[in-house]
Amino acid sequence: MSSPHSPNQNYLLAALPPAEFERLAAHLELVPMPLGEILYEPGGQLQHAYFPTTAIVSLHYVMESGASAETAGVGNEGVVGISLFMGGGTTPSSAVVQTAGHAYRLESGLLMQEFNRAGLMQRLLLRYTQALITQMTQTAACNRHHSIEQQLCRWLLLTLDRLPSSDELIMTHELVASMLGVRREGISEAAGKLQHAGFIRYRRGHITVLERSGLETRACECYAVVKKELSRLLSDVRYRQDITTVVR
Amino acid sequence: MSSPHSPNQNYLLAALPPAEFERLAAHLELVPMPLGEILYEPGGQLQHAYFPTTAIVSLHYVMESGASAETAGVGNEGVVGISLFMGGGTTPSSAVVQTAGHAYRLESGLLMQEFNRAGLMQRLLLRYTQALITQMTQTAACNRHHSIEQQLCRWLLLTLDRLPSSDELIMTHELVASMLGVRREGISEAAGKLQHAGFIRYRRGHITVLERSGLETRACECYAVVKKELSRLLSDVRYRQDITTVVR
DNA sequence: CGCCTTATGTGTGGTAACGCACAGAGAGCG
DNA sequence: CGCTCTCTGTGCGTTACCACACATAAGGCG
Repeated sequence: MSSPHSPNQNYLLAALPPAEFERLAAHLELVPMPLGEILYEPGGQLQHAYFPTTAIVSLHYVMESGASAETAGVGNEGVVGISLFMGGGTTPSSAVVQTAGHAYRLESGLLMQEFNRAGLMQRLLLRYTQALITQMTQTAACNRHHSIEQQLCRWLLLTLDRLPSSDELIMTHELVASMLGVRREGISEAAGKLQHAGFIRYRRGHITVLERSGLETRACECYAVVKKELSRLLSDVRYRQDITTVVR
Repeated sequence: MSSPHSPNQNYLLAALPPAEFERLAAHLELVPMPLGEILYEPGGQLQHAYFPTTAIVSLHYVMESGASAETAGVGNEGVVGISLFMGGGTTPSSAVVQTAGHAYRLESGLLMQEFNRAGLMQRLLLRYTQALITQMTQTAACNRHHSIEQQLCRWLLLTLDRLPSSDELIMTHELVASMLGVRREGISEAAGKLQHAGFIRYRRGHITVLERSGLETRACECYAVVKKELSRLLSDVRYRQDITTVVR
């Protein structure tokens, strides 16, 4: 995607009716999101909400021991900072940029103002939050019962779906491991199997998906559940401009 | 507690200002919640929201394989049926009564009507939902990294906190196991250790907590995080009548 | 080009939790 | 009171994943 940046690359922003969008447009600020940037840490007060366009953000929790686990990811289908409108303004978890790219950010006060107008924006944000809850629920169950390989497939697919139109992830095994909360070696081994099967190919810091359908057969049900729920919740949404589909 | 039932036994209902409470009071219906009753199943449309008083409800997900895992519990601090106001009206997970007791139920239409007035009820429900999200997040991380014994301690404490003033849970190992998504034997073993240490005592279907502090030292951080976040989110709530404390 | 950092491959041993199988013990019920 | 169902204790072997320890290789950078 070498196309110019536009807020419409984010599905939530793209779904706002003209009047609501106009109120916000002037305040949306395009910001680069470098890999590893921390959008918020436990206890820190949020200043902005982020609507990713090409970036992907990982919501995760870091334990006292230092171990961590992703609880959900946010891409161009959503927004980072739901605690602003849900209340509390902060959470015990963190948000870190997992794939570099861009996002539009909006000052927290303006977001809350718009939310409190109880218009479509509120409705959209709540629906999206419901989808996020499904993702977290599914992650909890998945962590309990599914193998590393299954989880890796799920995670690759979810990440792939959030990339504009590429099939290559800029990502080390180490990084994937910290997302799934497992050892790096575990990822290397699982990825090795997937590569052997011809579903992916990788080299130092790059993972290319060759055969989506292969990953889908090896992924656990969790991937499908999350995707289906997101598309169900946003099925009646209309977009101001043509955006191919909300969910692939 | 042989005291008569009252909606005030539920913290959300108790926190409504008189005007809002009056609008709903006539429509609140006290219902018994027998152990094992299913409040909703994946895909089923919700007809009511439930505000537990003495009952405890488990939100959990059942996998295709039949394995299951609890993602959060709801007691008198909350409400079952957030998807009504979040949107969608249903979820991929289920809600089952984990401890028998009572709840006040409210027809879904009335709940949504009250939510849409954007008064304190909306604010309360959203804050509670944020606390629920924290619980789910924590469960996801906990499932990944903590031992059965740690999780059992966490779970016992969370359940204990939701019981009016008892220290005995009516609960088989089997049931606890299905909540945590582990084998029954795993619970028997962990419970055996806790009994040996003198922290709990149990017999066929009953678990009595003897030494809370012991459980607290063996529990993972997850218990404290969830409790702290709930109390933080509801710290500025005022109750119509004297209710000792929101969070012990 | 060569160096050095960082990513990946591999091995060894340890352990928590699993699946299965069955014995024994409570507790409700006729 | 005795029966029977269900709950709990215990003992296998198995497995997935962990922790640690290196070897090797890739790729950026001077």
